[in-house]
Amino acid sequence: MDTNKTFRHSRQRERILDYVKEAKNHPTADMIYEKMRKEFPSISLGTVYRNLQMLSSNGTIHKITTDSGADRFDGDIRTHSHFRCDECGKIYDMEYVVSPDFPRTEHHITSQMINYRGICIDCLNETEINSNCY
Amino acid sequence: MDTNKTFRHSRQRERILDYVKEAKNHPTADMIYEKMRKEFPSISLGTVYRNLQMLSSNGTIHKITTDSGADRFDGDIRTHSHFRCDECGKIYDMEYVVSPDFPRTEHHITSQMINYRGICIDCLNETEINSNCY
DNA sequence: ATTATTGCAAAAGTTTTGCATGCCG
DNA sequence: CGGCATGCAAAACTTTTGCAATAAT
Repeated sequence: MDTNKTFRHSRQRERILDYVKEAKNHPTADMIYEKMRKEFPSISLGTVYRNLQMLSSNGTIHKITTDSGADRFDGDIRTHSHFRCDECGKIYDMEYVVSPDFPRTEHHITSQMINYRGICIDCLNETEINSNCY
Repeated sequence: MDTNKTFRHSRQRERILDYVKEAKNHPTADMIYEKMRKEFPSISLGTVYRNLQMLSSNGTIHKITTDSGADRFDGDIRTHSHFRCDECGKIYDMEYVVSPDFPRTEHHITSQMINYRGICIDCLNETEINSNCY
């Protein structure tokens, strides 16, 4: 097969990658777009999506698919888990705790992902405050 | 609070639930819609979405959010894992293998989900056939 | 009778894509 | 130059929603 394609450098992609790597909040494509507009006022959303697509499909960053709304991106590609709050939707990084056992299967497993859900500490505190109001 | 709402029976919802329960292929909303049209020629996609939303938010079925494309629905709510093929996108049920350890966290974890990814047996076989063609 | 549910259609939100232009190697 | 990447805009796709009509209790 000869589908090789040489990748060129682009300032936009470089900065998108920088930002995803340094961001702590697992930003959506749109959040990244808004951030990039400050540096490249004429950057297009399409460019952001194309670069995020490229970066995540070659494993440089991770795409996090959530239950609701837009996908999020994570520059931390070390193995870790995510916790998603069912109340506010925020995503937190979690320590990776897993047994080394893989299920018996005929498929070829290349990666494993553990996701937790529940109520985050902030929402827990808010609920407490509200129930004290009675 | 008095946000109680009595649920009424509807033939559409009943059949949607039946189908999701019996389907083996984790269908998308659109697949379910197409199936239902055979029974209810004038059913609307909105009705399908509304019922899937209701059924999954009260835990009768599960919504599976995948990396690409539309959400899928699973009528099997017993604890199990999913394997998603990176080649063809198919989703397979997997045995649930997990250590009982939860990560130490300040958040309140209510559920845990393990997802595997890789290449499924069918795609593995196809690749083999193709490489034999040389 | 009351009101949850439906069908229809429009809208909202996210992501992809065609095309001419610009830029990297 | 050759062709990858961009900006722009339109389109594709998934999901939600407003509203009047219908149907369940």
